[in-house]
Amino acid sequence: MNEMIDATDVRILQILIRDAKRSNKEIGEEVHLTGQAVGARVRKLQDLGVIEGYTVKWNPDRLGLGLKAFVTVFLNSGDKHAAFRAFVAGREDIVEVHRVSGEGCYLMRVQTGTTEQLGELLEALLPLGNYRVSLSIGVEKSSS
Amino acid sequence: MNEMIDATDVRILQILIRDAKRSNKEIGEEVHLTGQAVGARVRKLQDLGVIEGYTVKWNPDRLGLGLKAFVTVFLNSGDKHAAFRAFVAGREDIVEVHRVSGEGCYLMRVQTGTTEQLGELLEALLPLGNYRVSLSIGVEKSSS
DNA sequence: GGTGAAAACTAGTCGGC
DNA sequence: GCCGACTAGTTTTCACC
Repeated sequence: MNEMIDATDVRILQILIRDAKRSNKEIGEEVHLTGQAVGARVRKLQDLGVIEGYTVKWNPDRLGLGLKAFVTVFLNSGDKHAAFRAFVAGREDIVEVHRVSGEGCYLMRVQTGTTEQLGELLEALLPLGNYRVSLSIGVEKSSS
Repeated sequence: MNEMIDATDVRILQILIRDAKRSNKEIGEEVHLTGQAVGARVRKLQDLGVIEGYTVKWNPDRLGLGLKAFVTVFLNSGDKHAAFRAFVAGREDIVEVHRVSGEGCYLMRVQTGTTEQLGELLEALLPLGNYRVSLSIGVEKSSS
């Protein structure tokens, strides 16, 4: 059950990352396999935890969520970590949170509709610590 | 052809973000519609550009790409932007690049296998400008 | 581990409401 | 704008190599 991942598996994964709607048969033609062989490998990748799930790439701008920002968080004290995690779990506008070493304690990716909403988020964050905001004014590259 | 997006469309989108492999029929049961009505709405969302494509969520750790970092880039001079864009376009380990206001010129999300590879990336970046690295040591939240 | 053929399910298209 | 029936394509499961 502990199988290795060969180059073909990686190729299949890369194809699926680019477009998960491709059929197994179509992928099979590209990697010189039949559709059901590709299906078996995809299932293996899922069982191994390499593939965690399937999602859609969506455009936040078209839904009035055009504001993207990176917020570096500096917590006031060490006992604020639990409160911070509860805070981010309850907010839909916080898309991604990383515990980081370097600048600050956490770095989170935020997605809101207006600057007012971003301001409200930052204000709610203040009791926990300080922050530094980098507002995205253009995406050069995204999820290669 | 210029249609509005109602609450049902958003619900369908949220379901697809969580799991794009759900069938239209299954989604229809959740939003009280038939499968083909869901399919029509999904097609509408694609035509409107809200849904840009389908991808897989994959686990970099399982492929020996466990190092995640955020690099804030401070370009040396204004004429380095073109060179920087060419630089990031050619590197697979740079996953995401944002033009930002605030700290630095660009903020990019990097994904490498080892610290040596990260060091090599940063060294290659040096001719273009300075940088500040925040190494991710744990993901609290990811792509809600 | 991969291939081949049959079964179950799915999405897309048609007319009708 | 949505529903029901039909068709085409897909994934899945089986035995076999």
